[in-house]
Amino acid sequence: MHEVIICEKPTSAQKIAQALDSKAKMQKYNKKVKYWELNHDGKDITIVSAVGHLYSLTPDNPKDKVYFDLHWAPLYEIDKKSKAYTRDYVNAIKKFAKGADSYIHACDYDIEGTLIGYTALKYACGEDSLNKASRMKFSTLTKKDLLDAYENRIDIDMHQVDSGIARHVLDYYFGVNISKALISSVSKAKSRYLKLSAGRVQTPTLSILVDREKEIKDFVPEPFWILKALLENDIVAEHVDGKIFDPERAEEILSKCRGKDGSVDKIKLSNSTTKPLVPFNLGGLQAEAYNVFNFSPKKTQTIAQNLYTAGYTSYPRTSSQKLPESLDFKNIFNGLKNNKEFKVHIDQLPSKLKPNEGKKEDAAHPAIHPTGILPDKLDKDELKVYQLIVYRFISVFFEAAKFESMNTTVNIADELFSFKRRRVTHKGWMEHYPYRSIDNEEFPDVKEGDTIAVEDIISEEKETKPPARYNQASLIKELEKRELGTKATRADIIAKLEDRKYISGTKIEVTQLGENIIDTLKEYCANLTSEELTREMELKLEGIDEDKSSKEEVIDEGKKEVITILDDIGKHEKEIGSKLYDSYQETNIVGKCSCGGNLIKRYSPKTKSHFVGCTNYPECTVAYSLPKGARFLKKTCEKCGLPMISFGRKPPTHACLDPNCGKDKTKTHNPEVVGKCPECGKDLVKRSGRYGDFIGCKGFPKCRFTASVDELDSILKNS
DNA sequence: GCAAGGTC
Repeated sequence: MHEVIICEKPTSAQKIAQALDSKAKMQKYNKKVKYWELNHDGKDITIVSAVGHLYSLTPDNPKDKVYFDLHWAPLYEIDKKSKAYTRDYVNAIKKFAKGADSYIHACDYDIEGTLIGYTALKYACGEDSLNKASRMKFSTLTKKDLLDAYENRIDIDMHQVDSGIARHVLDYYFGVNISKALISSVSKAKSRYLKLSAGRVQTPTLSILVDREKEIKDFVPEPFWILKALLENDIVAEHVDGKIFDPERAEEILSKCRGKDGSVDKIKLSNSTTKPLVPFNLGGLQAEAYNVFNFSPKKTQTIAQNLYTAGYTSYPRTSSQKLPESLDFKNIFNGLKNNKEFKVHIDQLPSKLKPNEGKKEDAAHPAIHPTGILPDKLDKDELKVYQLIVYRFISVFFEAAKFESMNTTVNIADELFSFKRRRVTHKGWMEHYPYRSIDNEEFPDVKEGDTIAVEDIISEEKETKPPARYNQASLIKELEKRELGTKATRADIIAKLEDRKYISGTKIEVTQLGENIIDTLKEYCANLTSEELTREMELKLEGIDEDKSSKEEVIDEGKKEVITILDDIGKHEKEIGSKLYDSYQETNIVGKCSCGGNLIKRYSPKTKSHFVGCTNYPECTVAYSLPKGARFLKKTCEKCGLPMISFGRKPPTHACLDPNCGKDKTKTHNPEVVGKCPECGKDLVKRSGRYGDFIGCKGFPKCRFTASVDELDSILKNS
């Protein structure tokens, strides 16, 4: 009897192999793909693994205008470049699953996991395999849970499968088709290709940002006053009313207190503790790396994945803030101790290892933690993230930090002012987590009843501030809260919005294009801009899960809705397209042209490079080529007023957008002819470029012959 | 060319 077990990812395959047979043998297919051969209760078992989804939806006919007829195809066929690696996994499954007597579906127990195993069985092992398949249901990868799941296998939950399929189909129907409609509106109106998109997650995310933008725009600041007493020994005390919105009241306090001395009214001493921070889940790590190192969530995620693949840290796509004892903390610390800097901290650990945990849980994985295997080679940024993970892990086992606070109230002419001091009495975990500053202020030497000299009373006028813009880390938190996207996709969603030029900046601002996308979609498919669609879909999918509605019904309803939306958009195509394109142009404005038009950054598909041109083209032919990777600086050239750019590395060059700025313009318009082009026979001319003078062909861009000035003599001789 | 989801 031969049994095949299919897992979602190689790490869980390994855990299952070890749980079933401590002598399980890991082997490799095509030098890359791991699989395991073992014996459990006298049965020969092969364990193979997927790498997440191996199959994805694709249109039956890619030439269709609208995509409603879809089928499942291997990912490596759909995305030939970035998913090429999945081919070996599919082939391995095909090879080892052939002719097995029974199959076990052992992917993660959630909708996507169920679908991953289902498509792997159906399309890689053959439809018949589903008749011989059972399902392992486990929520942790501990030996006990896995053995339990193996012994008590259940049937594959077809409602779960259908609900997963419906999710994929609906996301495709809405996302791809509406994106296509937006793109086509621009192409109809302006004959230009503009990559635009909309989707169940990205559009509500953009909408959140637009709402915040509106709140900021509509915000009416209100003035208020803070009154401060400048006391002896550089102590500053603030009036206990805090923000004072009534200017007369502020004036009253000021005139009442000026020139008077104060007396210490009350001193309140109190103690407080600060518990250790909680273990990292992916969102937590992304937020901390953003705040401490300014790393984008996407960058942190990539680094965490690399550290995991290399074996230095645990599985990164977890939402858990818990560290179960089964992780064998002692063993991890023993490994980490081989690093001198870590050892200093580990040696001070309490004998009883009990971590401070957070509330969030994850069915399949614990919080992110080091494995105890020390890395030998990491680049600068990887090392930063690795150390952050290690120190956070160590610090959660220490005791709380203790603080002593002194809150002093000073009476000046019957008005109360107060000041606070806080000092650390026991550093606890904070001594082992070097990414937080520790309050340690000196307590001034005063006691109740003391007279205290007042040097001045000042009134500071301030105003209330609008809500802050989101940054990438706080936006991810917001998406978590609203349950939009998943822990694995949130960073990508934000990167996508940036790529589409819907948003920009570290303090995220929505561009005019982003605003117009939301305006347009609100008009034609309001469902997509709110979280409604997600909620609605969830309910319907749950319906499938609970056998209340069929997959077909839910998909058909979605199809009808999309058809109506596309119809509406089609009726106003040109209007929508021009509005979107014009606002896109705006996002690329880099400065003013001398003709009065705007200078915009554009892309030339012919030369595959960016350049700057004027919006009045073809009447105005002003154009400047851009060096690779050029960024626009926030200043303009002192000589000509054009924007300044920065390009190159170490150190970057800062220069005027016009490479000929300050040079004799007649030269560039009437370049000196120095000979004939050896490639096309046209005139060779002397040109000046960003990096100095060079020889170019007048036949440019058809002929791309160039040479340095020094090479000129030998070129002319040879031809 | 377009989504969102899983994973290396």
